[in-house]
Amino acid sequence: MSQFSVAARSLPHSPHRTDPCETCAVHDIAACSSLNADDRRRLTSIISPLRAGPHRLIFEEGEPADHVFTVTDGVVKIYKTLKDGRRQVTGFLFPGDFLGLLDNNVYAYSAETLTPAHFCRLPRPALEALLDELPRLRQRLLGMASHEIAAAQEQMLLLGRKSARERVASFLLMSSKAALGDGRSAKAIALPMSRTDIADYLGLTTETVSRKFTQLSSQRTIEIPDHGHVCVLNFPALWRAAGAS
Amino acid sequence: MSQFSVAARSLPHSPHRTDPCETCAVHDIAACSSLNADDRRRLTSIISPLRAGPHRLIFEEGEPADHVFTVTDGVVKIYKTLKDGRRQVTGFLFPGDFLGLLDNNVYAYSAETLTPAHFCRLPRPALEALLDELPRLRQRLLGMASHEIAAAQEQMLLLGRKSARERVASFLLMSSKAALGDGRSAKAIALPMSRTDIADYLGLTTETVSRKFTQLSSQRTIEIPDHGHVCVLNFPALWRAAGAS
DNA sequence: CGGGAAGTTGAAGAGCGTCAAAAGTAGTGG
DNA sequence: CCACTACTTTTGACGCTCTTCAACTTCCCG
Repeated sequence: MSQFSVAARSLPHSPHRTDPCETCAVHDIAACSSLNADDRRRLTSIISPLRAGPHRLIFEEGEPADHVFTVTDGVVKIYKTLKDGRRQVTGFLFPGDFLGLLDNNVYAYSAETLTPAHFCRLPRPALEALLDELPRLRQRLLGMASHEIAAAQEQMLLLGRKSARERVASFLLMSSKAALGDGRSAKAIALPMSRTDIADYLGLTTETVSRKFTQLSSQRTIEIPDHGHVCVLNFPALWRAAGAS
Repeated sequence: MSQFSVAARSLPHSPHRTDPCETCAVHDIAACSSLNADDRRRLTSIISPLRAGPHRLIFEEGEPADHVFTVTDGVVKIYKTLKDGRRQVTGFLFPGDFLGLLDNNVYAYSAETLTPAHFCRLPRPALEALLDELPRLRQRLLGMASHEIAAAQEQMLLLGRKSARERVASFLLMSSKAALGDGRSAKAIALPMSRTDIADYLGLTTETVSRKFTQLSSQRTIEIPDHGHVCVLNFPALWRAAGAS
């Protein structure tokens, strides 16, 4: 329900392996894992791996969308901007998440790596062809899209109706859930994104985010060992602060 | 791109006709319109029409989602609420729009009619079965979901980063586009929803919405003949007020 | 180390929310 | 047809949350 990214997450990601398809969103859908050797070879001939350092633009809002991507390693943010530079981060993407699902022929948002990242890249025409041949792939994508819509609506509730304190607490709970999905403790939250990114995700300013972090910390609800990590000390208090739906 | 509802819109709606399938979202996808007599009869035996007066709850967030719906006539709002009553309208749905697309077995939002409305109702198991048999139906739904995600992200940008004035102007432009889709003039906007609904959609209060309406009106950007209608007098000014992306 | 970016803290101000009341609108029944 | 009532919308005054602007501190990476 309240998933972390606005883009579709395929699965709690497992540690990266050698075969690029192993961590690919396409992997765990039977349509792909059940491919015969021929189809599999054909697929690997179509996809191309993409590696990018941290803070690299993968594609930009408005440019022709000729590829779709799956994150296989690293963390990515997707965002939209207004002419004057105001920015809204619409999601943080983790391994297994899918980018490029959109309705016409241009990207609806920009995508930028936060950490060094690996992608599985697929030309859009190839995806279309693949979808026609592999009904289970389309089924899977529809499920992911459906899940993403629910997450987007949850985010709208946050942006439209929650206070700064509630937004930050909700964000920490989402991050905590993501940590659980990665097999780590829910208490230890890794935050690979900057305070500015968090602010742009929550519709706040960095100053406000910082103040609310400090506030939660001084109330001993959380602890902040360093800028990239948060420990939850008191989950019930954090739930209350988030104003659970 | 900036579509009006967060749910998927299938087509600009045409005046309602006698055959319920004519205005159904399922109608205009070849998969359905190309059905043979047998399949068609089977479909009509599965779907059931639903009529509801104005301001009726169709389903509520959290309850078991045993049906999906298509709006065939009227206007519907979908929304999420917090425990204390704060509400976020996530979309206004018009004929052709689809409700009930979600990831697990409960509705992710509530749905309520604004006007008297007609629905085409389909049990979820039946939908699943149908999707397996009609690949083009799934293709169509994926396209609708994809479009909906783009709209949701646009709304996040509005909620997270736009001023009250920009939100109201953006809302009027969306409504204007919807009017065009209905074959009416872009200048004459019908607003079947209350100021409270608009406020809950824009993350504002009714007072603020009212003030911004008045402001735009006194600047001769719009005219407000009555509570349910708005005329655009100056589109360039409205675009500027919306702070075009 | 040292310089620059990122994050935190403080003070002041703006925009929107809240509360309250008036005006307008719609529905009902005499 | 009008009057009465209840609700929605508008308008006004005030207060609060979050933003803005600025200074200071911490972190990071050469």
